[in-house]
Amino acid sequence: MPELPEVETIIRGLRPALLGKSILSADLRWKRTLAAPTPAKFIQRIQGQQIQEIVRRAKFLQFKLSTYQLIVHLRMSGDLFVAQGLYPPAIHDRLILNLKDGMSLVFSDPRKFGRVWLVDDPAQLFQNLGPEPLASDFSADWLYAALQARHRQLKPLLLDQSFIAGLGNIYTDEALHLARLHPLIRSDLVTVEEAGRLCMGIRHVLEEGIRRNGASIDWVYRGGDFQNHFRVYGRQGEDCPICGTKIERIVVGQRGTHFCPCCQVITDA
DNA sequence: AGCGTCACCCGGACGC
DNA sequence: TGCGTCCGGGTGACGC
Repeated sequence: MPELPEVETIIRGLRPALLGKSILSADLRWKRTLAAPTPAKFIQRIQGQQIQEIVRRAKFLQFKLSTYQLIVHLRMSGDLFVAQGLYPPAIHDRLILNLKDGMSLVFSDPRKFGRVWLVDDPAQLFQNLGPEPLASDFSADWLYAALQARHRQLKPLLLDQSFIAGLGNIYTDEALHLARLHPLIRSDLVTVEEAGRLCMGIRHVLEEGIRRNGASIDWVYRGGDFQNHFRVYGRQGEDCPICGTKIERIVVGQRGTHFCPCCQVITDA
């Protein structure tokens, strides 16, 4: 499941192959993948658009074209790759953009959760996103104040994209373990010192994920190896790398949550 | 406001 | 082997 580091890694790979390339035609193979506009308008508008820049906002990929912007969210199982030469569509391909010079940009998505938009301006799509955890305005001071202003369980709050934009299930569990914070602690009970640890933990796991080219789990993204360095995610029953206590798995807000019951103690509730 | 639940999906794991 | 069932997970909608 592509989270922030995986999206960053995918963009890094796409950029050198795609910048400056023109889009000749689009093959929309699963209609619901396209969130906006209508298929007819999409096909017509994307023709002739040149890819000028590719950036990331939260977990969205943002392709800046001549006139429009192509926005892609990979959700659970989406993948985006470039194929050279004649490309035979595969079973899970949802959208294929045929480029100049015989290249194709393929959006593949077995579970059909991923979405694509072609818009004039993505501001509306991005309007509810919180700060980027790797940006300079994401500081311990900001985080402490933001946690104080809410009265929610820590983990669901961190997963809320309007609170911080880009954290997913894996990196949240990893960051909480690094910060030695229980996933169910109430956000307004987190101390200044703990908020500082959490800020560092979030940055650290994201940067480590990016450095390792993301994680390849659930067969989706290929190439990274961060999955071999998880401290708690998916390791229930195994020893905590810090204290040796068995990692536990609970369900929080419908999501598998992994933590060390010794390092991450809940003092208040 | 915050929480719980469901819907969207389907490959893979698991049980029989 | 093969079939049926359940799970997981990001996000948005909805109800309490």
